[in-house]
Amino acid sequence: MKPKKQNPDFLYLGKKLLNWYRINARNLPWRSTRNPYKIWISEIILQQTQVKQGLQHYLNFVQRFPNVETLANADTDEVLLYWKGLGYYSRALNLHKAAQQIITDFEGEFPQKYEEILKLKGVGKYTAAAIASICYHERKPAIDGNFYRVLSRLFADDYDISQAGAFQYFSELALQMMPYEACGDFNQAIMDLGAEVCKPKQPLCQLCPLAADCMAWQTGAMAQFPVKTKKVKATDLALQYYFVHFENRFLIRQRADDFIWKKLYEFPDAIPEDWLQFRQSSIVLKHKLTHKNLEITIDTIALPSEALLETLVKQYSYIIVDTEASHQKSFPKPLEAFIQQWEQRKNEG
DNA sequence: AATACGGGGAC
DNA sequence: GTCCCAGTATT
Repeated sequence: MKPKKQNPDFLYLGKKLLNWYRINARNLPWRSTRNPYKIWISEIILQQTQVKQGLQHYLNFVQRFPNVETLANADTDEVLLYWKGLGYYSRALNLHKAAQQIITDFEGEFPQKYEEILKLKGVGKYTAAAIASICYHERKPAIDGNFYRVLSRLFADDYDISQAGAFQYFSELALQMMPYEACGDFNQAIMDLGAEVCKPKQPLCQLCPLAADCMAWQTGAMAQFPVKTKKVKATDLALQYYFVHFENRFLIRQRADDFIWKKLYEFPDAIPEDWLQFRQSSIVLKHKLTHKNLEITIDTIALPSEALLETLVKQYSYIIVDTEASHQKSFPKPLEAFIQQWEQRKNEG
């Protein structure tokens, strides 16, 4: 059931949560600033990514790209290098584009209203609300997985969060609770509560400031919320690569931006047939992505001369790198691991 | 409305 | 193995 007008009891819940946050807020680097650029970077990094995983990437990223201008002027490859290992690489590409968008469309000044922030590449309703509320005190609930979980449990609400209307539904619910001041803190309070107390599994209800008000807690039904019916299944995908090297130099190429591992580097998938005589070894790697089970075959080709390496560069527009230069490129996780092992074996003899 | 898009962590 | 994470873009 959807609350139709402002409910004072709901507002009281919001204040209670805010008071809890004043004491229990996590000490995170992006909490000590209202610089919209840094808040933006943190929000993009933390999309579908836990704080523990994204924290070091955030620190490295804002140190190398401290403001919109440095990011806008950077090479895409370097932006991707700082994103290496984070996943969902379109986030990095969109971040780069959006920085240039701010230069060209917003005169270099970070947009200050929800509707304007929403125009940035890679910024959706959640992120725009987070930035607008934290940096500019706009009263917009930042509806994410934490909101769905906390609110559905608090009201024992079985609205299916995988339905299209869930965002709007929980936005209206959140607006009932959201204080008229400190909107950004309220959004962050829900995030902290969801991350540290109202966790997906084994929530710590005895620590929760809203336990006395929580309808799920009253019946011990925390595990039943939120309701999510959508199911995802992984599909199989086979990839075939040739690791072609002469001594410590090898061939790579850059992927397209319309499939997995957008704009990351990989090995060749085609070589002249007569090079197969130089095959040293062949290995199969199993690698699981969220929606794909990968089977990666890598044939190692040890060329007898440097000249042969050069011929393929012209023929296929591959790139030659040595081990040191390869560290300046962003590779998918399994290929990164392969290169590391190869390096290690080479150094051992 | 449905699907694609990574990698890590908890259980 | 399963599920989730400070979601967005595309179709």
